[in-house]
Amino acid sequence: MADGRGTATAGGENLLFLTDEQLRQGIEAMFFAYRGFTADPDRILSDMAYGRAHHRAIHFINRAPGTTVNNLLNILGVTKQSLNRVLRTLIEDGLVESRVGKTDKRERHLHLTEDGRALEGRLSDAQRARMRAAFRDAGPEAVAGFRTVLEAMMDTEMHRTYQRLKESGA
Amino acid sequence: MADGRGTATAGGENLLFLTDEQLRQGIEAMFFAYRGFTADPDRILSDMAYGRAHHRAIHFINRAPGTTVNNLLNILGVTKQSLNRVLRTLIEDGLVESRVGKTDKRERHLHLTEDGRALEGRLSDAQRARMRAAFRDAGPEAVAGFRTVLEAMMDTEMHRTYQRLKESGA
DNA sequence: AGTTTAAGTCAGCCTTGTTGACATTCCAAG
DNA sequence: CTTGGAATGTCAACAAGGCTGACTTAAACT
Repeated sequence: MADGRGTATAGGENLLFLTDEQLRQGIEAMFFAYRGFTADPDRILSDMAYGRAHHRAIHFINRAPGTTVNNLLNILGVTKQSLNRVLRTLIEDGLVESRVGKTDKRERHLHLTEDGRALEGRLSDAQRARMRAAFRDAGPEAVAGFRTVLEAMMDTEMHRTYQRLKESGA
Repeated sequence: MADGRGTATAGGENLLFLTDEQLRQGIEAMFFAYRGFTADPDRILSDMAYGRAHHRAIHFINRAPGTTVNNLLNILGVTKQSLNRVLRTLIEDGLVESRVGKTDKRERHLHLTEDGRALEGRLSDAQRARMRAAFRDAGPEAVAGFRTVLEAMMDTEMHRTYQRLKESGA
């Protein structure tokens, strides 16, 4: 452990950017940036009886309308009991509609209602505004690098899920 | 809301990377990457009676040994009751030491003990290993872009805190 | 002397995660 | 046709880690 400063020039490559200190700074940047990333939606949600879990559910239902509960479970990576609690309140409050599957009636297909889309819009607008500002300030090359590093940070399973999502929304 | 696809070429610049779809993909990448980012430490901590909150406290005490409770409070952005619960268990378990301030005896200065540094090492090693792999895969230019975007995503207050941290660890 | 600040503590609440047990419904294979 | 398994939902209980509010102690500042 604590592999010192000497990670550089392993194999002739310039790996000076992989010093302990650089990595720790990356870790901290990730921590603070994620806080900024969630701050605006969190503020909106704190007024209602909702939290970040509701936001995530709403986001992915909006992205893939008609998705099944099981699919959502895999994307979000939580237990069905945890998701169900969130989903139930959203359905009760009329933001999400759960339709019994046509071919497979065990499945429930999830859709946002008019009200659900309205809330999704508010949350999404806030989050995209911050993302847009950050992207604009940083410039296209930085954004490309940002995406590359983030994708490298996911494990293969997660990465596949992300790629599928990207293609479906393209 | 839903400003369509036409965000491009505003003012002659190439702003094609600011379409709704690109922004949504950035949001999703951030969501998945943060999961990857915390996965390894979470796994280590789940074996003990600790969680992510303990990790954060340990991380920042290690980064700024002798820091005060108040300072830590500002960095972490939680209430003192919340931090205190975490800090108390860490002190009880002998991972963190709380020393009364010399000039101002109201203050408590926080340090990691031998055991505390050992746990910090385990957590940090795991997290840095993933960060290192991601950085290596992505390359130096991508890493620079990654950092630029993350910093732009913080608000000014957070950004100042982060810059102070970076300087102290340089 | 009085006020403010740093830290800690108690009590209670909420969200969101977890396990485990169990019911229902329905498809599909034997 | 029956039975096994998959998808979904539900109940109960619990823990982590946020939060607010009220309050104490000690030290420092004015």
